[in-house]
Amino acid sequence: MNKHFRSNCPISSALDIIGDKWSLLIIRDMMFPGKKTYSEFSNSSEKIATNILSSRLSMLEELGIINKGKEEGNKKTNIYSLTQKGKELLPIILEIAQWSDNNLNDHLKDSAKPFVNKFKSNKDEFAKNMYLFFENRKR
Amino acid sequence: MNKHFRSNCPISSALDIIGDKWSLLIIRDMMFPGKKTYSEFSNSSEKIATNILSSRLSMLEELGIINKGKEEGNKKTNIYSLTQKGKELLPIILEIAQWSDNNLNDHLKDSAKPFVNKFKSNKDEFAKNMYLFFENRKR
DNA sequence: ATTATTACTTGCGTTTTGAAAGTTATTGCA
DNA sequence: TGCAATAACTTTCAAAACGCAAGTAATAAT
Repeated sequence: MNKHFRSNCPISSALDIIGDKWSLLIIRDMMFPGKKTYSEFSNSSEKIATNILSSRLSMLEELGIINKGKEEGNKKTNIYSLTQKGKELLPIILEIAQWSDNNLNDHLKDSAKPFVNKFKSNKDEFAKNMYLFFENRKR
Repeated sequence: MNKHFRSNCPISSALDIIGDKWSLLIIRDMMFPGKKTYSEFSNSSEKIATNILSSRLSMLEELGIINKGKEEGNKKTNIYSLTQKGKELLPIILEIAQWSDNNLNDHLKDSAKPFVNKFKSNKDEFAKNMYLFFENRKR
């Protein structure tokens, strides 16, 4: 149990990594709108500060949740992508979305509803399809 | 969309509430070992500072995730309990535990493994049984 | 009556966050 | 070829949150 982790509890240890207000939002943006560059993350509707974005991206990379690379022919733009470890955060994010849909209903946008309802109706299949979608998304 | 929330995204809004290193740990302690008093929370293996604990408990109460009450015959000890909204955080916590079990395996304690495996084998039934357990836990 | 317990609150130094501006290296365009 | 725009940061600095230690008030136990 190294210095990152408060205890050897699975829940506590996960929260040591993703237990903040920004990490899962970056991952959400990678999963659903398929964002992959610094400036795309920077333009999220939650307006993350650039220094925080920068530190979160390095942290997530260091922890093996995302990869950082380039596309050939472009030396400027960094391409961030989810590792397997990162992709497996999907069920957590989906359960969070469902909880919000059930419990914070008053102020949420409606456009997420069909999405959440589909997830509710068959969670396993929905997740499986999302994983396929991740694989087939054009780069 | 009031001042608490950065956007009207379900995931972002949930993280505005539970997106920190402590809230879900308090809720974990209420769910699994069935903790219900200030001093019990204070003794968790992650050693939360008393001022943080105090502020999280009021925040969670204000947000309708926990209730604060007394038991008859004891004017000293406050009893905290999960509301329905709070209990429904269970699936999120279970998915977090599963993710850790799959991805942080190296440093976790083994005692959680049978628990996580049981969840993996049939998530819906496992969650349903946990909800029943919450109801029947002696006070 | 005294001590212990419970649930805090306060003070204060440290760390993290957040807004804004600045920097460096490409890249697109005239 | 030169210049503006873009991408990805880094720096600065004030404000907020955190975390440790100590203190307090009410109740309960001895």
